[in-house]
Amino acid sequence: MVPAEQGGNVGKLKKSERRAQILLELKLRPHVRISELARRFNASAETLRRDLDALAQDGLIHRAHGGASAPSRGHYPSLDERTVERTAERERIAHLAAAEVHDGETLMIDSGSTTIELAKALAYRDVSCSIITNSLPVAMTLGHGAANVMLCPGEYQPSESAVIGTETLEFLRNYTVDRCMIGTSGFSAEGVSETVHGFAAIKREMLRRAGLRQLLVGSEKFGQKGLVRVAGLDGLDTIFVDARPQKKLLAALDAAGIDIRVADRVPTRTHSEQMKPREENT
Amino acid sequence: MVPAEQGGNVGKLKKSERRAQILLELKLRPHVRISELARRFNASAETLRRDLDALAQDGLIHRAHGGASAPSRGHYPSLDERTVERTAERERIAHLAAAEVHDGETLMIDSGSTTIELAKALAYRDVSCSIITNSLPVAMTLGHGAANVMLCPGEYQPSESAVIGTETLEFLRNYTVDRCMIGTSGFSAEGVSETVHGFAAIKREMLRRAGLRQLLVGSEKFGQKGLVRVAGLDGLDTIFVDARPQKKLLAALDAAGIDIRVADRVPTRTHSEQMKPREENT
DNA sequence: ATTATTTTGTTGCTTATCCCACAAACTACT
DNA sequence: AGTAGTTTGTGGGATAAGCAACAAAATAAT
Repeated sequence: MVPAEQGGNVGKLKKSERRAQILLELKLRPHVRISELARRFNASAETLRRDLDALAQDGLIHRAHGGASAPSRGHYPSLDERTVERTAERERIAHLAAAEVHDGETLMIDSGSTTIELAKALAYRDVSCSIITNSLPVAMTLGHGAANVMLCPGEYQPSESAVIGTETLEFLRNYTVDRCMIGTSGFSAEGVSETVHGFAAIKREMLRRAGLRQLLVGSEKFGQKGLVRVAGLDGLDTIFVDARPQKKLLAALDAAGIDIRVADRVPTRTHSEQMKPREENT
Repeated sequence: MVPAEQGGNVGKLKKSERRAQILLELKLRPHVRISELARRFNASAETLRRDLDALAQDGLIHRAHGGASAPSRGHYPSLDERTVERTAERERIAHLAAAEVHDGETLMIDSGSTTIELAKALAYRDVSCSIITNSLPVAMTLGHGAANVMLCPGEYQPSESAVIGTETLEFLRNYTVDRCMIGTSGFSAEGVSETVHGFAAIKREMLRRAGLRQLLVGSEKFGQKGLVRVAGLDGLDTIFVDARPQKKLLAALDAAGIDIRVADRVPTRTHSEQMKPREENT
């Protein structure tokens, strides 16, 4: 390639130097864009794209369309891919559940994408309650408002940005709350289940320490069975869902006397339905 | 109108509600993209574009191509304005201190902007040690690597994204570690001091539980005296600084037999060297 | 109810980014 | 050297984002 010399700029930087500079830049600025970096380093956009992808792989930056931004706090995993798709459902569930909470209550909230949405909904309402959680995102979301947040101790689990372990369980045993609101990865007629053992134990303990035992669960989890059993249906008081369960599960829920709260999709929209040519879902 | 609209209805949000949620989202995630927001709010991309532009106008977010990111490093807004300025110094101090830590060690790290830098430096080195901290950013930064992170319980303090309180202190008393590394807001010949009472108590307890008691402090803190006394100079073993203290403070440090480690400005390239091992596998 | 104002959605078009595969250039190693 | 492996650049088609102006609702005001 022609070593094009441009006004005072570097001819060619090695890969590592480029990437170090990118990281440095992101310490000062919240966001850089690819086109800008390509010009600065006198390299092609593809090269910079590869740089950003590599850095994002290592979790050093957060990739975005057209550029990248600093991972702000240690990255919030957002375990997504599909999480983005299901956000609308989770949001509806979360809002419905958040509406139940009154000022002055004490509650426990566990970790997971659904409960993070719950935390956002509560933060938005700015409810003045006391919350015990093992989820760092939940604590951070609620901590800025009127709520009083108590974080559990424990071993940090990056996959969910939460803490787990014996310290967590032991800590929870010191408290009793009005209500607990938890999520789950599996929900069937047999009850609540989890794929990760550590999280199952937390949920179980929270259920034990709470007066009202409430579950937030998306309909995509119906029928799913995780590795570890958390609780049977008789261990629950309320479930918040985005769609009514099918008959078999529904029958089991009724038999257990569980209050089913469905977050409806369209409460006051008669016209919007017909004008949704592109985005039919949500 | 729309009084009881709160619960479970995400059908249509008003402008202000949308924008509040966007800000909330950016507390957790470094970057949001327009297409994603449009889907979530069931609104057109244009609307969201207008939202982001408006928020950016107010300086509440940082606009980017295709989305927006949180402004500055601000999500740990905390600390203060000067945090951005002093980043380079803190980074040097942090790298110097991080180089001291070996695999298998146990250490306590407290909260603050300097110790977050320390956590980043340790994360780069990927040291395999056990860490106890009350800082959420520190936990999240180190949690993804080889380190084993134990988070303290306590009341969440949004100003520093850390936990404090009696639960924290009580928890710390159960542990003994090889080394503790803490920051401070004030450092003078009389010792270490803090402006916030809760944080002072944490630091004091950590110093008590550690074999090696090490302080990371920028030269801008020299001579500063906070409200609450944390420890005298005789309570410290090592200080990591970015510049040699003046004679009066220096004399006091010598008298106390404190090891002074100065992070020189010149030996840069630390950044590129730190990243080298990481890029082998790209 | 009827305006006025604000807010949102849509259309058409331009531009930028993405992604993939392959070729060119560079580096390291025997 | 020469070769193998890496790193970078280029091209083209697909996709997403930007922009501007106007139309359609929704909201507020009279």
